[in-house]
Amino acid sequence: MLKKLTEEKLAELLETGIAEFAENGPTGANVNVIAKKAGISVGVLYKYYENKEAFFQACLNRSLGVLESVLHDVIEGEDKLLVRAEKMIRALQRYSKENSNYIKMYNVITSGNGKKYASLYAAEIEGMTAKIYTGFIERAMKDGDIRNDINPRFFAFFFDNLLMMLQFSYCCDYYTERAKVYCGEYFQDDEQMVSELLKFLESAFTFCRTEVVHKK
Amino acid sequence: MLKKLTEEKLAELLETGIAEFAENGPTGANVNVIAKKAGISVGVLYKYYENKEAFFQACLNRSLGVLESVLHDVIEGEDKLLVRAEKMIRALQRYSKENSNYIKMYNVITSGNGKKYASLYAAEIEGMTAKIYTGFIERAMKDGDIRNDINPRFFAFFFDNLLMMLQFSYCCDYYTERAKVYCGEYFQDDEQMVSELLKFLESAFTFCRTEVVHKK
Amino acid sequence: MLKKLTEEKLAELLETGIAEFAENGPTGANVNVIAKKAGISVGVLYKYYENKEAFFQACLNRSLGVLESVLHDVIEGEDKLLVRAEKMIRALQRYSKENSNYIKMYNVITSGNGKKYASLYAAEIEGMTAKIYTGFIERAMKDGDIRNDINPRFFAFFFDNLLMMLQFSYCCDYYTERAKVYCGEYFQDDEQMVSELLKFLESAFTFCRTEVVHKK
Amino acid sequence: MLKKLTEEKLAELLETGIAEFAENGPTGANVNVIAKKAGISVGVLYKYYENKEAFFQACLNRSLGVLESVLHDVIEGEDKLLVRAEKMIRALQRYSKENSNYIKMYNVITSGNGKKYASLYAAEIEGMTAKIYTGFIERAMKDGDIRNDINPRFFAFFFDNLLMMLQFSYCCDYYTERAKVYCGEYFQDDEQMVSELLKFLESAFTFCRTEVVHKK
DNA sequence: AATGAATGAGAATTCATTCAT
DNA sequence: TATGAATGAATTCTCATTCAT
Repeated sequence: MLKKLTEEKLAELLETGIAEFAENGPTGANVNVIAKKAGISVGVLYKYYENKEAFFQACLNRSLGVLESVLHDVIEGEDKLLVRAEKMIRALQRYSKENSNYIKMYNVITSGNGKKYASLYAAEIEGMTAKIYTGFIERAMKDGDIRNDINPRFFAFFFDNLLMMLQFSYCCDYYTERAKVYCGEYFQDDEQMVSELLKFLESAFTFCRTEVVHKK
Repeated sequence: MLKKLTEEKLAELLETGIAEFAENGPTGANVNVIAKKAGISVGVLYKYYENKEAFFQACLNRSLGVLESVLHDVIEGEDKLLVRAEKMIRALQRYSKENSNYIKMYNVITSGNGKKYASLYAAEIEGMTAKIYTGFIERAMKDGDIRNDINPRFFAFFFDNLLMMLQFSYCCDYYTERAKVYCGEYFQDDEQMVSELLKFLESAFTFCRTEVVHKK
Repeated sequence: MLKKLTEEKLAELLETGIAEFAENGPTGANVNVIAKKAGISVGVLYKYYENKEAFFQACLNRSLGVLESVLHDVIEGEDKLLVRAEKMIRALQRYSKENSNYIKMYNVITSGNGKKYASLYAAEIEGMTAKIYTGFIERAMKDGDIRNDINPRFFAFFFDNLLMMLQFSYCCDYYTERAKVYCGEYFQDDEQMVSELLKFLESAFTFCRTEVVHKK
Repeated sequence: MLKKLTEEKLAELLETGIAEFAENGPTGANVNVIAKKAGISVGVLYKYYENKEAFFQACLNRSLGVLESVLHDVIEGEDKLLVRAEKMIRALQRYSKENSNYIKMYNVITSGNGKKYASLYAAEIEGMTAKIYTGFIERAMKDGDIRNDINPRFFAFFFDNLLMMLQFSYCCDYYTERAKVYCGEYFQDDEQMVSELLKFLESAFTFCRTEVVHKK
């Protein structure tokens, strides 16, 4: 047909790529299949991207870009830690339903295939959130909102670990199955997830020894 | 005599397979390379395993078997929740150093590649721990050791999420990089990790509203 | 106006084609690259030439045309054989420095790629020179200028062989290396080449048995 | 069929490769076609040779190896220059009929495709003959067998040029056509070629100025 | 008429699987 | 029974050619 590739076509190619890479991994996905599914020829794909690897990274970047922009919307503002946490959980729930492929792509780089993506992406992707979360916690500590006997970096790490696992649980097949094993049908209940996770987090950040509670 | 050789050789084959699959993923790993590294012929590999997929699953099963046996050692006994948690964290730290490939294999199935392993393994692998953890928590709730306003299944889920992320952080390239981004050099400090994570968990499981603490 | 541009552009296109074909051969050269280097679109190339093959032949024809015109300048006139030979050698030395691509193109058709060009070009290209050289020699024989016990066609053949090899030695990578292996640094010395080759030719065409010389 | 590749099969593969490369050049030849024609799978070809380039060089080396061994047979011995020349011409005539592909391969590297083979092979291939021929001529000069006012390296160069062109004329399509243009039907007459070329060479190597002859 | 992005057949290369020895 | 060379389908990537703009 020889129609010029529109911006949308190019976006569609990336989305198709993301879907295929998310499903089959960087090695398992097939460039010809992606092109065909996207309704273009392999040739154009190779006109825009030097090789499979470069195309994979383009898909990755798109995914991470979207992820980041979503994160930004939530992360901004001056809410208290738990308010923010709640907002993040809800955003993530809303977001995961449709855009699970982006999160799957993120999951792809966290797994197996060599240190390649570890060194390339970890600092870039995690750096910002790590700083922001740590900052939150430090401030909250100063403000007396949360306990002050902790290392904010570690707590930021645990906090993000929980959110990351939640994301994957909503999006990635294995994690979803696993979540169902743990939570059963309740896993579908978004409200319950919010409330339970918030309870967990609130407590975790609160200073109180067990005795105190019992004394009560 | 041949039997004997084969038994050892078979173990070596599986270990080599695990190493290669852990490094390159199910699609990226090369059967011929694995056989050569293991010092056997491809032919014999195909005598024992119908195809690459079957061999991969054998490697997976071996990995998960080892993981499970380690878990068992720690999970048994009648300790209180946090004591048990501490034991688990320490076991996992010890264990991760040498046997990272088993955990990488676990990580492999949690990522991308189709629903295949999700449906095959999730229930099997996670079922036991889910039940045990949930049981722990329910008992602790009854005993008054921890707060009683929570859903034990969700809390077991969060608890395992944190342990799972810790495992991956110790073993898988991307997660390691990420952990360093969050915790910096302190990530290497096993004692600090134990203490901070225990603080996090202890609090999380403890009932106390922020106000209470402040009133104090 | 467009016509004018096209005429220049066309020449540039052919020259670019010649350079690329000379460097990479008919199969190795890339039509898209040629068009880009020539500053035109592939489309226009295909407007003028049915396909790569036709374009290659156009480049070839241009090359051979230039070669022929150079030859004409030298071949004309009524000089004696060796005077003519000297003029030819010098012309060829002068000419080879800048226009090596034309000679490389000539070399391209003499090599490997099928009988295609053999049948197409040999008679056309070589016919004229063969006739002229043979005529020279026949006349010189009649005039008593050179020995008369030879077959003029064979001697014309040997004569042209030597000139052809000299051309290639000045222009084509392999032949140049080879000439250096034989002549060392002296290969660069144009005067020595002229004088030695003329000695060789003069003798070759001269009737004298070895004995005569020795008697002397 | 999965039959082990015999030595002969491997030789056949190389011969097929030589035929295809000789016909289509390094870029034009098709590895899959070569394998099929040789009656093996592409797989084995790539087991034995890293890539097309390596396989091409193997074909080249085989060709040059054969060429060299033929040369050796003739070059040895203590004959006088022209006796040796005659032997060489005859060997070359005999040899060219069947083994034209080896010479075509030689021709392939002398043409077009970049300096790659020029730098790789020229010194190696031409070095030996250059030294031997030059040595011959120097000795003949000392012995008073040939004129002593020449540069032996240049004369060795011209001598080899003539032999090389003869080879190509017997084997390579274009050169054959060209030879026919020059010599007509007589080109087929091996005896005449020997006698005319020897006359040419004998004279060329003999000292006698034109005047001498005329004085007569 | 000119452009150059798009096309897709075709070529190089890999690797899961087979089977003669 | 074990071997590992051989197989060839499948995959990545190229580039001559087309045709919408």
